[in-house]
Amino acid sequence: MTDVAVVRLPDESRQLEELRRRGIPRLALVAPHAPPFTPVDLLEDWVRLPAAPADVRSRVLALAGRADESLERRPELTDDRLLRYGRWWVALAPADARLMAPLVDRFGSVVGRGELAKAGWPDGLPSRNSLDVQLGRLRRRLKGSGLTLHTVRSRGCALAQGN
Amino acid sequence: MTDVAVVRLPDESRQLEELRRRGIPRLALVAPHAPPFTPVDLLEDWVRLPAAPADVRSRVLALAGRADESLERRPELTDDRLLRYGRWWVALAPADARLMAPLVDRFGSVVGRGELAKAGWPDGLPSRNSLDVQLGRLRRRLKGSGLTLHTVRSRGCALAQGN
DNA sequence: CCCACTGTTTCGTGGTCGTGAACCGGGTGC
DNA sequence: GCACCCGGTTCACGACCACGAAACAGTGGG
Repeated sequence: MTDVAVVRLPDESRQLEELRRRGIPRLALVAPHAPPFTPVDLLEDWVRLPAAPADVRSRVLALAGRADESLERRPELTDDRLLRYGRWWVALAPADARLMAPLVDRFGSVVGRGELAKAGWPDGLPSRNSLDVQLGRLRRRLKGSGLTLHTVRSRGCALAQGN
Repeated sequence: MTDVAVVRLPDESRQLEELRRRGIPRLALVAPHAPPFTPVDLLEDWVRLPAAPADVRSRVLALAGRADESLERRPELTDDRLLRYGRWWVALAPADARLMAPLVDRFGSVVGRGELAKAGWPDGLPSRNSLDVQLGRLRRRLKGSGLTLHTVRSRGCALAQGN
């Protein structure tokens, strides 16, 4: 089961930022006289101190459960070139859609550059680095989606969840 | 904004059941010595008593926000050419209504230009780009509705929520 | 008669995609 | 330690084309 981070506020707000950036589920323990907390997403919760250990444990478990659910989300690419991921979506350009197809198909694992080239340009790459350029453009499109296109040096690319 | 119900546990667990059944967002105020609470869905939260009013208010607001987000509204097009979306509405011109029909029908996914043309002008397009012009007028009518007519280049259009 | 509706044209703009080049970090051989 | 290269990233440019907006005109209903 996914780990949940616990931070004390307002002391550890730096760490909170970091956890948010990395998409890790987190529980804030808010000091007695600090202002109420406002979660920024569904992977965040808070309790007012002092809190019973059982209460904290309960919230941590709830967060872990939520995180596991959200991990099961998979992107989907329709033949109208709509890429959906949760409630987020974009319309992909034709080239981007062809490239994205095998990546979505094998979501979370590595797709070789050769295979990507084949998918994007069935009759040969037009130029030496057109694949890289196109991958760059694809990456830009995924901004704010919760999806990331990771590169595995000399192996290929992998589409995965994360920012 | 959506209303949030507040119940006291364990006293009012009957009411809690009812609220869950009806899908209303709810905050449980849990008595000091009652066991920790486990939310059953995302429209549920809890706080241990005694709790500061500000804390309760903060959680109620968070729940209301979540409820609004998760609210999935669909537009509706009546026979007398009224397009409704939530509490917003417009009267559409005949041509706009014919165009809008398939878009509303397949809300959130792409409708091909061919299909749109067929819907708007059953016996052939009067001119090369009259479809584009009409789509433009339609867009203008949707201003401020919370609906947007997105174009998927060389595929068609998709009606979706957003501004 | 006026005004909403709709067809038509023209022109602008913004997305798409190939291409060349600069850049950069890590690894390798000397 | 140093130069070098390899794999990858990013930029800017330009051609092409689908689409969008504005402006104008004809028409028909209230």
